[in-house]
Amino acid sequence: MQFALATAGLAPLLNAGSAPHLGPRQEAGVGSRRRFEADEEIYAEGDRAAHFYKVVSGAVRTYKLLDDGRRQIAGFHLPGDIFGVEAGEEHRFGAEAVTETTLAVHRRSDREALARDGGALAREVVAAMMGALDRAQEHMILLGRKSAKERIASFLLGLAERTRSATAVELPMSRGDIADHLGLTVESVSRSLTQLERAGIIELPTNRRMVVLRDKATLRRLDA
Amino acid sequence: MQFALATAGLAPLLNAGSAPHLGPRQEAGVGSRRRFEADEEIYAEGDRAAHFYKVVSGAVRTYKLLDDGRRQIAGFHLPGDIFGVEAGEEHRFGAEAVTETTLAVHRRSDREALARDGGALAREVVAAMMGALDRAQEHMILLGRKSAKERIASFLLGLAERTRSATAVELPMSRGDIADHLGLTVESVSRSLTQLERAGIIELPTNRRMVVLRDKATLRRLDA
DNA sequence: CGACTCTTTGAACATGTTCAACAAGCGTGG
DNA sequence: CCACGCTTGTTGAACATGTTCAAAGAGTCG
Repeated sequence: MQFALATAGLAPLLNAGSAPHLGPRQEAGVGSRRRFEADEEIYAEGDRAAHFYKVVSGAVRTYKLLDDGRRQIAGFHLPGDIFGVEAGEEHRFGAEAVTETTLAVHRRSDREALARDGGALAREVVAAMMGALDRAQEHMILLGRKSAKERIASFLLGLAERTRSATAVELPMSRGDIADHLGLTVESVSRSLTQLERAGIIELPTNRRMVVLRDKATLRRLDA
Repeated sequence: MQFALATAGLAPLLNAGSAPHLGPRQEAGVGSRRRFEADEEIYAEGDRAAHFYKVVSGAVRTYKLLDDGRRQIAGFHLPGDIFGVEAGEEHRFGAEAVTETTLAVHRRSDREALARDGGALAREVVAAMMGALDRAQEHMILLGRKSAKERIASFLLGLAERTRSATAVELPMSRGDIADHLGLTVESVSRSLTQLERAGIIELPTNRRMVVLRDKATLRRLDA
């Protein structure tokens, strides 16, 4: 729904410009599959942006590093998400597989794939970029103005929503990844989670890559 | 240049989808002018996104508020910048004039204006969105990982670059606006500026809405 | 089982915030 | 033109949140 709206609203802006200038027929497919193991690099910051990707299974992080090693993870990409679409010629962020991951790889210039099914993929790509902008701006509020506990609450609720999981949320990423996404340290992430558990709001099974949201209402209240 | 690249790179993705479906001829113009006084609201968060805007003169801030009044300013828009383009049906952020400001207002659905000059405006709009994404993601690093002094250094350098001003940068916005953009408090902004001045890196004329960048090299080094 | 990594916990510390007061512009009006 | 009052900006001191440093516990995989 949101997807449809986004595309519909944007279409007049995007299409008034230049007419599609289709090149010769090229080999396409629905995008070749490629598998990456955990922590494997998909592309580096500054690489030529020859492809974009859709997550089939697994999880991906896009990030940027400062010279002294500080890292900011711009976002996590879960199955169904598209990432790696760039405005310019090169990737502005690096991308790595968080866990073992399968991607559908699309050549950026593959017009045939983009036009298939009335441009379903193209619309999906545009929607992905719009969504990325929305999420980036929403994340700015989190990073600029929210407390550690609020950040964690936001993060857990967002993840639950994205994975459509009622209460049990799987965390593909480490505490360190979460910290670098939320602008915190590992210790702060761990402490905040522990506090939420002590308050009975969440549950942390022995498998630490899982969280059970016991009390979403309170969690939502915690998220400013 | 960057503009051309951005548009060129994106075109294949954007145009493969649906053909432009031009409606009846409509009154267009290059966008009607509208004047706003300082702190006047241009649109509120949640308003229907019927128009988008280009700054002719002055400055605009786009922002979002949390329930308890905390504010995050997503960005400042200076002459030449386009803002207010949305993926969905409504504005996700509010917009206010920072100083007395003149805007060119474009009806979102005005295909004629968008197509004029071979779609120059349409390309500009797309580039604007791409640029917004870039800046939003870059800002995430600042908010997530940089210290107060680094944030101020980044901010001053960025402003100098955007206004193409060699050394003297005008600050249309208050310390409070800067704080809410950089995820700090007014006091921290003021202190950081004072420190930079004491270190001889910048100069703060008695007119506090001005900054002279005395030592850009050091400033760049301070910005991580 | 043992070595490794990841996570948690504790204690000292630091950066930036909060609270408070003062200073400095600026605009208004006498 | 100056006085007044308001807004904006600066400075100081106490404080708090989250960080840093250190170590121990837990899970995993060879």
